[in-house]
Amino acid sequence: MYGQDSTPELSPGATNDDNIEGAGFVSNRTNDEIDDDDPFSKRRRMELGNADFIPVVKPIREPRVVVQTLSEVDILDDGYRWRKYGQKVVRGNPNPRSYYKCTNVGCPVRKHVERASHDLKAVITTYEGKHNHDVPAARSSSHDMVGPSAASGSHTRIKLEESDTISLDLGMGLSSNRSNGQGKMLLSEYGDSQTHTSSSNSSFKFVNHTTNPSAPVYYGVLSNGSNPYGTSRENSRSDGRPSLNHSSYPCSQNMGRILMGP
DNA sequence: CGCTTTTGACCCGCGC
DNA sequence: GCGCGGGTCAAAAGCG
Repeated sequence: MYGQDSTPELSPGATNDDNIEGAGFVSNRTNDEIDDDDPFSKRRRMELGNADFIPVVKPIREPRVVVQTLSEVDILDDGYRWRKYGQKVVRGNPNPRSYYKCTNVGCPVRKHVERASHDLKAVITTYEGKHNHDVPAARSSSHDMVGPSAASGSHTRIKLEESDTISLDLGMGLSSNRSNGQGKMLLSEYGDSQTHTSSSNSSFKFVNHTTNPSAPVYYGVLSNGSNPYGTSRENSRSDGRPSLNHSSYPCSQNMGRILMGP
C-alpha cells in the first residue's frame, strides 16, 4: 500500500528495469532467438534485438541499501531465498564479493556480499531493488527478524523526501543475530553515484545508536537521488509488469527510523 | 530430480 | 582508443 509509491518508478520508462531478470529474462531469450548456436552473441543478442525500444534516457535504478554487519558468517539470513550467480574479487579487497539474486519469480532484488578488507568480521551486504513478494514462509530460519520496534507506521515516510531514495522495505530482516547476539550492524542506504570524489562520503553519516549497550548498532544513511546504475544492458526489458506493489515489511519500520535519523 | 553453487568467459562503462 | 574493473551469464558439478 504505502510502499508502492516508494518504488523508484521515478520516471515512467524507468520502472521496467526491475524486471530485467525476472523469471522471464533468461528463459525468454532462450525461446526468443536462440536459434543461432553462437554461444557468444547469444548473451547480448536479446538486448540488441530490443535495442529498438531502449529508451534514450537511462532508467534510474533503484537505490541500494548497504548493510554492514559484524558476523562470522558471510550470509545474513534475511528471510529470503537467494541464489548465488557470481563471485568476483574486487579491487581493494582481497575477499571475493558474491552476487545473489532473490530466487523468487519475478523478484528483481539482488544483493552483493563481501567482507570488509580491513575487518574480516565485517560483512557488507548491498541490497538492490525491492522485493515484490513476501518473505517466504518456508524460510523457517527467518525467525522473527521482524524488528519488534515500535510499529509506528513510520515506514510510510521512509521514502523520504530524498525522492528516489526510496524505502527500505526490502524486507530485509537482517537477523544479525545469525551469529548470536553479536549483531552489530551498520546500515546505510544510498542512491549512489554521489559522483566519486572523496567529498561523496560526506553524505554518509553514521549514527551511533547506543540504545542497546549490549549490542551497539550503527546506522549510516546515505541519501541522494541519483541512479546508481546507468548500465543499459539491463534496461531492455519492457514487459511492463506492475511489479513492486507490496508495502513495507515490518522490519522496515526499523529502517524507517534509521532513515529518519535520530 | 530439482535446486544451488562454482567457475570461466564475456560485456559494458569509465578513466587515462 | 585502450585497458581495467565490475557485474552478469550460463554450463557443469555438487548436494539434499
